[in-house]
Amino acid sequence: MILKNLSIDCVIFGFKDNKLKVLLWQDETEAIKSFFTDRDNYEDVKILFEANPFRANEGYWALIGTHMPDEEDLDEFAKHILYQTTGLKDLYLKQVKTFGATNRVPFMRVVTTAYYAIINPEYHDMQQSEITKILRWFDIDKLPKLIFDHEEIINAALKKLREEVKYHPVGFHMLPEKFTLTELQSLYEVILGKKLDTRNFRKKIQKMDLLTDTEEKQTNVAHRAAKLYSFDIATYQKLREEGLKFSIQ
Amino acid sequence: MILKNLSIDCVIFGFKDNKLKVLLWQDETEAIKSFFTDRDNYEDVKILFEANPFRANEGYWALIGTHMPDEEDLDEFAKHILYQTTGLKDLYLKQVKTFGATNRVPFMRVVTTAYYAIINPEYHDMQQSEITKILRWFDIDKLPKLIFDHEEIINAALKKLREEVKYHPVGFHMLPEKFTLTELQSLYEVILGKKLDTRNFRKKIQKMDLLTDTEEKQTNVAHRAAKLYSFDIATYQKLREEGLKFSIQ
DNA sequence: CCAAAAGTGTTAGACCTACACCCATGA
DNA sequence: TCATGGGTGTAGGTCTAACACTTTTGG
Repeated sequence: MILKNLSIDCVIFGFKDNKLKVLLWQDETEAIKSFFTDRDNYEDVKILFEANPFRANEGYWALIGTHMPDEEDLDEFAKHILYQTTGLKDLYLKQVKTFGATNRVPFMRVVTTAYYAIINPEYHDMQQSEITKILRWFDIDKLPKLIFDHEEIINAALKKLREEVKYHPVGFHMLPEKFTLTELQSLYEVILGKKLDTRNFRKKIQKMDLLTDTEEKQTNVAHRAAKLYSFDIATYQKLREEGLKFSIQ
Repeated sequence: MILKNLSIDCVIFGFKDNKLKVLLWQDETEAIKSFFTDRDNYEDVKILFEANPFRANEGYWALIGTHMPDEEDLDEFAKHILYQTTGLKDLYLKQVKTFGATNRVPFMRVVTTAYYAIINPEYHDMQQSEITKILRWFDIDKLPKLIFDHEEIINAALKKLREEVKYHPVGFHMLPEKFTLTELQSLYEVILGKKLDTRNFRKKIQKMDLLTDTEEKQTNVAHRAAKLYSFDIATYQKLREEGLKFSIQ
């Protein structure tokens, strides 16, 4: 059974080429098949999907999401969708809010719960399924035309991410296992949308006791090689829960 | 039409007798009648309500809420519910999050979007309707038995309120028009659940430029009469949006 | 004049901002 | 040896936390 009036949409953020990106798709009936199990009535979902007048229009992109099955937990189903599209488990995933304007979907009543996720685009296995053919990363400031209120949802998620990043560490999920302080700083700059002072940034980060020096350095760079760091997972988890004592902004 | 699988629940906070309170009810079929209009099928709601096995049990209380009508905006309907129960418009209202565990309502699938509101219990007209007979304020730390996951919802709302109060002013909605600094401090202490230093608190508040000295004082108090202040609405709105430059904690 | 709450200032330490130069590397 | 980005320290100002006594009022 499918809950006709309730859907999930995921805003997937990634950091690539020094830019903040969002993963979008042009939905295709076959693609969502993998989200559902036998006990869900896939025919129902298909009918709902095909009723969407924007599907036919090449120019429109959408957040990754679909209608809720009756027998799935809301949070779990969001995780499941992310696993099916990116191949990643254990990712950073938070509810943004629920959008329930009466006319947000023109041809029927659908209330959608939005989630945002943070992933490292390098890690996710874009080759793993059918779905990947219709996925594309977009710069956060160069979004294509989006269906329904998906632009509003992305903006709400971005706002939430910006709030979050000031008081809680998030880089872990967007960066490779070993990274330089400059990469970490770029990530913050890109999320917050402004330049940070290098010396002050480094002082703040180091005071957190969050980074482990891997004793390695960059290789093959045409300048002084930067040290590579990794996150101390225990401290990372602790700070995620407790929040930073100060803010990065 | 009623959306069977989607409901709204409101956590209404108030500040009374120097304590943080939550407004709860023991739902009664007649009471929710006022939430709906003719175009909603009230019989459907009634059936859904009467299917709740906790209704019969005197000991259980609930958050104020009901199923969503098809043709109402989610946020607007939350406002409407609050107006019908408290007689207040223009109150402080925010979405907490959406709860969607499969088994949260044992006998059917209902996903609920929770809101929290902040009101001044003195102002709301508890006499105004049938509903008020079944409403009661409970101390936040002496909650009765609650149906479903309503205790979890209250805890999530409280957590959100505590986060909010650190960086944004909220007192406006909980206090009378004119209030003393001590009352404001008690409000913060009660929300945050800890004592604050009087001198430091006053310094912080005064630096915000948020309060107007009404040039009045308490009367008939058996001790030095405190000055009465009111909020500067323009500054209040500005700080609500921008947030405080520092935190109260 | 007593009880009760209102109201007020200072200091030491932590953190924040702003700012400019030398270092290591590969080409 | 040059171009490129990596890496570092200090000083002045601001915020924070801790702390105790005097003032005003009504009874």
